[in-house]
Formats: sequence, structure tokens, C-alpha cells
Amino acid sequence: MANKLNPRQHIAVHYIDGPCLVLAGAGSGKTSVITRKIAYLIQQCDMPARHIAAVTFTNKAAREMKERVSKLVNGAAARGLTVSTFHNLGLNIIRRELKHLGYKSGFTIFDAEDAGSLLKEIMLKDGDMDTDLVQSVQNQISNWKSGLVEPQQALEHAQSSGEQTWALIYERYNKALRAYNAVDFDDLIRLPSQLFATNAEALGRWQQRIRYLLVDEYQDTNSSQYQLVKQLIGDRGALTVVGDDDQSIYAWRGARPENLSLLKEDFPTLEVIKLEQNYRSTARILKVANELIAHNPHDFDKTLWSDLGMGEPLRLLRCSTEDAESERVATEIITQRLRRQCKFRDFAVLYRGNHQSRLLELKLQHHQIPYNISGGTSFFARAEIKDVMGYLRLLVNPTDDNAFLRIINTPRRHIGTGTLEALAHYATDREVSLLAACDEVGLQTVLPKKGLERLREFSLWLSRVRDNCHNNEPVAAIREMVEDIDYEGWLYQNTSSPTVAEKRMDNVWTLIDSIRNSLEKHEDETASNEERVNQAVSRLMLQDLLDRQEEEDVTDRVQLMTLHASKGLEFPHVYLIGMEEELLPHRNSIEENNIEEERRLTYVGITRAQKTLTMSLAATRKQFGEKVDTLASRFLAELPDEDIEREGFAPVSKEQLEKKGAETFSSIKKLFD
DNA sequence: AATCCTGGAGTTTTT
DNA sequence: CTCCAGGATT
Repeated sequence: MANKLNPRQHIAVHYIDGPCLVLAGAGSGKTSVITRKIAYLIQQCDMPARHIAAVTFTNKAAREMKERVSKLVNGAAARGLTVSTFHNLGLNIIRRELKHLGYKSGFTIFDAEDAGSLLKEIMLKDGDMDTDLVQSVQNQISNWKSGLVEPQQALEHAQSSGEQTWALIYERYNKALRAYNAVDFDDLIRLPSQLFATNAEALGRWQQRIRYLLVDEYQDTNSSQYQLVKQLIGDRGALTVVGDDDQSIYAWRGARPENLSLLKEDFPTLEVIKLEQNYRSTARILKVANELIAHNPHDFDKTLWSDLGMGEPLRLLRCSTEDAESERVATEIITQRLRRQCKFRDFAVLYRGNHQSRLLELKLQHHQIPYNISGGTSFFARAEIKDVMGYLRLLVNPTDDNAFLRIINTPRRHIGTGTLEALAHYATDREVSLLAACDEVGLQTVLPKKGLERLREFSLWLSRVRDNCHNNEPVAAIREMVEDIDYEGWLYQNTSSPTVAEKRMDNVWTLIDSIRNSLEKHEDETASNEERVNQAVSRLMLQDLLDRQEEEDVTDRVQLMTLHASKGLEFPHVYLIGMEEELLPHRNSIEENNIEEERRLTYVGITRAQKTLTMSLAATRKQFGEKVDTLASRFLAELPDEDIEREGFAPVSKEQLEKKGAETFSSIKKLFD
């Protein structure tokens, strides 16, 4: 958007005299404000780009922002600009301050799965606890970490012996991470913030480096992220944050929307600028959205408006069953596409829970409507990627036992559970890593010859790969490694069809290719091969360079996604399905009395629509096998009647509805024939 | 090691 | 109902 800024946007971009909060409603051009402000700082304020940092929550947002900045500022001037996720910024800080943090080069970043298995191990060994609780303990630890609670404090505040046990596990977990030279995702924020609290010199270095900070989606920050922001800013006030309290939908994973209000207290000179002009939706859609969200309490009042015209009324379809609902949406898309002369990609179907997509998929397939589901298994969660990453992680960090266990028998090396258990036992006793234990002399006393031989062979092989990687061309060494283990052959053997195996192998090459990219892009003459590979792998562990992969199917397809996944996106025609009590608002949220967040979720859904919005519900729905009568969502009652056309609210028999569906469909079929 | 059976649960998700 | 994990069975 190189177009003109509106007056409010203009103020937001040019205000640099102090901390600045931009309350940016949905579709009000917040990304423009951030990118234009970066350009303004560089071009008009002569601030070197390397002293500016912009922080977002997702890699995708960061990428998009980088692109938009580079269109505004010429490449040379933008050199050194930091646009990254919170986690990536944290990673960079940790990397630079390794020695002050007591970590060694080549540390590992544990993902949720790794962290979970580590916890499980701890709970089995030290606590003799029910492993069903692993998930809950993991959540609790994440909450503690993002809420800046140290194990010590957790222990002190424990109200029961149960809580005490959890706090102790938390402590052991942190110690174990250090032993593995590993950090988890929360540590990427927590450790820098901890360092800055205790080490004024380090803080000074980074305050020197970052002289202006911009934060996107501020309502999604958690306590430790806010802490980090405050530390970096100090008393200089060189801060712009952009956010929308009405779009806070991640409180359940630690986000603190009240961080927006806290800004006013922590920065008394805070300048608050509201962006209320919406460039996305019709006035009618905004009117409905405004009415809905007005039912939530507000610290900041905000009313979206647009000059895109009133637009069509919204529609609300009440179908007999969830089957009829999906069928209706599918046939609607066919008719509307023809009537409005638009593309499949102009339609999005939004829903509360992933399971709601299943029926929809069936119906869309049946009508041969191309669609795309966002979510599901990400590129990074794929087994083949985790396997190869396991090798890379072990290459970079020999103490990474999780990686060791993942790959020791992938492909098969005929090392049985008995051998591994003995190895693990030995390693725990000596307090060395599994890989290191393989080479210890004492091991032969506890292991059969064959098992020992195989372990030694593996260890020797890996150190050869490591040497090769450090002394020669790293990417070639990694390719050789993958060929050496005949991963391809293993894939073909262990996959149902050759085409699937081929695709998986493609993914592996993509992964290796992105390492090549990463090494080229971050060419650091001073760093050794080892250091460069370490850095590339740790970036990969944040799936930084990889998730663009998923975007390449932005062809002409209907978009299916959860309400959560839809945040930040927009579509000409939106279907919001399942507008029922217990679904939206979700049953659990009703129980937890968390209606406000559900209302915001609905608000996010409504404000995705540019031209038309159609909501739907089913009168009955199968729940865990049995048919249940549903209740219309309470949110529907909060919307203005005069802007919504209702259909299916007079008693309509199932036969009639089906007939209607069939009629629409056959009339369309004629058009095709 | 691979497969079958049983029981329990059943939101949202990024890094 | 449908999916998963984990145990039991082959």
C-alpha cells in the first residue's frame, strides 16, 4: 500500500517523541502503519536500519512485513533491519550472549514433543507420577515460564502437595534442559529477559543495538514478552506498539490482552492513536461486528467505520442437520461463484473446531470444488522432516538425547530396546549424553558385544559426518549423510505407495535446500563452518525458513480454516458455520465463563468478510454419536435484526430443505452442461 | 517387530 | 461416532 495515509495513520507514523500505542481495528491498515513508520525512521529521521527492530508473532507476518518494507526503502538503506518474531529475536540474543547464559554453542531448541518426552521421563523417574498428566504439567510449566515465575517461586506459592510436586518437576525439567544444552520455546524469551534483569552490561549492549522497537499484535504478548520489551526500551520511550484488544483470541495460551492497558501505566507519556477507518468490509458488516463486540467491556472504545458503502445484508441460514449445513455451503459456493463471477479463492469457510472441516471436505469433494485447508500437520511435524532434523540436531549438539533416540533406529540399525535401556542406564549414572556414552570403555561390561559394536559404529560414523561437515562444504556433507543412511530407500520401504515416498523425499530435499539458502543468506565470513551450521540448524528449529512451503498452494481454492487461523486474513465472501451454543461459544469456554474471548473470536470471523457474510447453524447435530437438538448461539441474539436475513427459522421439514438443495444443484448442473 | 484390541476422550495453536 | 494411545497378542 503505497497510497496515502489517512490523518490518524499519518500521526501514528510520524509520532516519534515518545511511546506510542496504535489501537488498530480490524482492516484499518496496521501493517501499513508499521512498515511506513520503519521507512520514515530510516529515510526522514536518519536512523540506521540496524538500530530498528520490528517484532511480530509469526514467521509469516515477519516475512510479509519485510517484503513491504523493502518496497518502501531501497535495499542498501534497509540493510541490517531486524524484522522477526519474538522467538527469533530471543534466539539471536541467546546466541550472542551464550557465555553469559551458561550455554554452549550448538544448543538445541526443544519443540513441544521433545519437551513432552523429557518431562515424561522426569515424571517417571523422579516422581513416579501418572504420565497422563504430562500434558497438564507441560502446560503449567509453559504458563509459569511465560508468566515469569521461576521454579523457586512456584514452589513457594504452592498451595498443596500436588502443586509442590509440579513445581519440583519444573525445577528438574529446567536443569535437564541445561544438561542437554537445550532450551524450549518459552526459554527463547525467558532467558534473554532473565539475563537483562541481572546483567546491566548485556542489557546495555542490546539497548545500544535496538534504538527503536515496533511490536505488532501487541494484545497477543505474554508477560515475559512484555518484560523483554520494557527492558529493551528502558526509559527512552522509543517504542510503537500496534494492537487490538478486540482481536485477542490467544489468552488460553498465555497472551495477556491487558498488556495494552498496562502500557498506559508503565509509560505515562504514552500517546494513544486509534485507527477506526476500515478499508476491508462493507459498512453493514462493520455495523454488525461493532454491535457484537460492544457486549464486551472495554478499556478503549473503538467503532469501526468504512466508506465502502452499506453492502448486502448478512445472512443467517438455519439448516436441519450438520450434513445439510455443509451441503448448503457447498452448493452456495457453486451458485455464488457463478452469480458473482468470482473465483473459488474468494470464498472462505470458517469454523470453531478442526473437526468441523471433515463433513465440509466431503461435500466439497463431492461437488468437485477445489479447497485448501490450513492447519493439520505442518511441514515441520512431518516424520521425515523430524527424522532428518534429528540427524542435524545430533550433529550440532551431541548431548541432544531426544534426537539420538529419534534416529538411532531410523533407518534400522538393529539396536534393540534392551541395548538402549542399558545404554540409557549407563549414561544416566555417569551423567553423560547417550552419544558420549557409546564411546566409553566401561560400557562393554554392561552390554552384549553385538549391541556395543553397533553403537560404536554409529558414533564413529556420526563423528566422521561431523568432521566432513566442518571441514568441507556443509551442504554437500549433509547430502552425503542422507545418502549414506539410504534414507530414501528406507522411505520407499516404509511407505504405503511409491508416490508418497517420493513426495516425502522431496520434502527432505527441500529441507536441505533451505539449509543451503540459510547458509548463503547469512554469510558470515568470520564464523567457522561449525558455527554457521549451528546457526542454520537453530533457525530451522524455529521453522523459520520452512513454512513458506505451505503457502505455495494459493491457487484458486476455497479456503477452509478455524477462526483462530483466519486472524489477519480477509476474503470477499465468508461463511461462518456452526453458530450454536456449545460450539461458538465453545462448551469449555462456557464452563470456564470465558465468553468474552469467544465473542472476540466471532468478531474476528465477522471482520474477515469484505463483501458478504453468511452465518449458518444446524438445528440438530450428532454429538459423540447421538443426535442432539442444538441451540442458536447467544451471539446471534446480540446482532441487529435489521441487517440480517434469516432463513430456515420457520419450521421447515428436512424433505423440503433437501428438495431445495437439489433444485439449486440441478439448475447449476445445467449451466455446466 | 507388526498387528489387533480395548478404552477413553472428544477446543483453539505458534514458536 | 472416530481417533488415539497403550497393552496384549501373534
